[in-house]
Amino acid sequence: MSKTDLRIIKTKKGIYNALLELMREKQFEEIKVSDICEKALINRSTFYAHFEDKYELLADYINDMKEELAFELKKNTNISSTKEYYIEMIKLFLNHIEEKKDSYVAMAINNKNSILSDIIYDAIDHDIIYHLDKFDNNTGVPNSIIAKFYLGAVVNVGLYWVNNISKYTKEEMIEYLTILIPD
Amino acid sequence: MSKTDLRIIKTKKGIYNALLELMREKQFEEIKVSDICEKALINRSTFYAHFEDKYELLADYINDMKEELAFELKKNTNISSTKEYYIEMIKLFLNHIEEKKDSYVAMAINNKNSILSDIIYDAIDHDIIYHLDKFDNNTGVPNSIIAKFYLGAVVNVGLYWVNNISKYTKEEMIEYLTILIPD
DNA sequence: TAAATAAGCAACACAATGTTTAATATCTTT
DNA sequence: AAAGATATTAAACATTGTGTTGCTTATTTA
Repeated sequence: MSKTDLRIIKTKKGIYNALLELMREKQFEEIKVSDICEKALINRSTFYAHFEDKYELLADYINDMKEELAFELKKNTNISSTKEYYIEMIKLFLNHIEEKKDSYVAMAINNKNSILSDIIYDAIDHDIIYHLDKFDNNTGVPNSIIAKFYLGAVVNVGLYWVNNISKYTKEEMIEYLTILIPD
Repeated sequence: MSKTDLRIIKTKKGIYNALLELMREKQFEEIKVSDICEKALINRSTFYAHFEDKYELLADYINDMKEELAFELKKNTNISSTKEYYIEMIKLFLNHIEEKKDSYVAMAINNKNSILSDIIYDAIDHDIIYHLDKFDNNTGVPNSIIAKFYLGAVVNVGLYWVNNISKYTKEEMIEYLTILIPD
C-alpha cells in the first residue's frame, strides 16, 4: 500500500477548492466542469481522470464532510441522561460547523441548505435513535418520531446559525438550545 | 384582460404532469427537456415557448406548491395560545400533505427532501415569527431561534411522514406532535 | 538516475440545448 | 358558423458542454 502520488493530492485539492469558490458565486447546476478546471488550473482531461463528472465530485466532497462530522460526533461518550447526551451532541455539532465554516457557508449560500441537511441528518440520525432506544420512553410517541423531532429542531437552528454566523456566538447558541430541549 | 387560451392551460398541465411522473422515476438532474416533451406529447419548441428551461419549470411548480400551502395555512385563525396555534398549524400542514400526496411523495423520492423543506419553510417561517412576537417570551431565547427550532422539528417529522406515509395515520401524527410540543 | 505515472495538449464524436421558419391546427370572437 | 388570432408542429440549424482518445511532456517515486 504505497502512498498517493503528490500530484494527485495536489490536483484533487485544487479541484475541491475551485468547486468551493465557485459555489460561493453561483448555483452548482450552473457550474461547468470547464469552469472548475479553469479555476483549478488543470486540463479538462485531468478532471475526468479523477471524477466521472461534477456530480461525483460533489458527492465525494459531501461524503468527506459527512465522515468528518460523524467522526466528531463519535466523541460523545456522555451516556448519563438523554438531555446531557443531546447537549454534548450539539456542542460537537456547532464546533464542527465553526471549524469548517467555509465549506458550510458555501453550501448554505449555494443550495438553500438542502445539501447541508443531508450531510447532518445522515451523520446524526442513526446515532440518536440508537441512543433513545437505551432509555425508557413513557411518552407514547415512537422513538423514531422523537428523534426526527429534535434532530430537525437542532439542525434547523444550526442551519440558521450557518446563515447568520456573525449574529450569535457559539456559546450563545449552545445556551439557547439547552433551554429549548426539555429535561 | 381576456382569459388564457385553452391550449396553453392544456399543455402546461401536461408538462407539469410529465415532470411529476418523471421525478418518480429518476433524479431531476437526469431528466431531459426532451423526456418531458415526449411524455407530455408536445413538440420541444412548444416547451421553450412556455419555459426558459427545466429549472424554470421546476421553480414554477415549487412556487405553486408553496402558494397553495401558504394559502391553506392562512386559515389558521386560532390565536388563543401559542400551543393551540402550533397544533392548528400542524393540522393544516398535514392535511395539505395528504391532499397533495402525489406531489410531495415525488419530491421526496426525488430530491432527498431538500426541495420540500424549501417549500415548507418558506410558507411557514414568516407566519410563525410574526405570531411569536405577539406573545411574551420569558425564556431568554430570541424568537427567531424558537421559531427555527419548532419549525425544523415539525417539518422534519412531516417529511418523515411523507416518506413513510403508510406507517402512521394523520391522526396519529397529530397526536404525537401535540405531545412533543410543550405548553 | 531510470521507470512509472500523472498532467497537458489537441482533436474528436456526441448529445442536448435553445432558436428559427413556415405550415397547420385549434381556439376565440363576432 | 366563419374569420381572425394564436398556439402548436416539424424540420433544420448553430452552439455549447461533455466525455474520450492518442500522444507528448513533466513530475514523482524507488
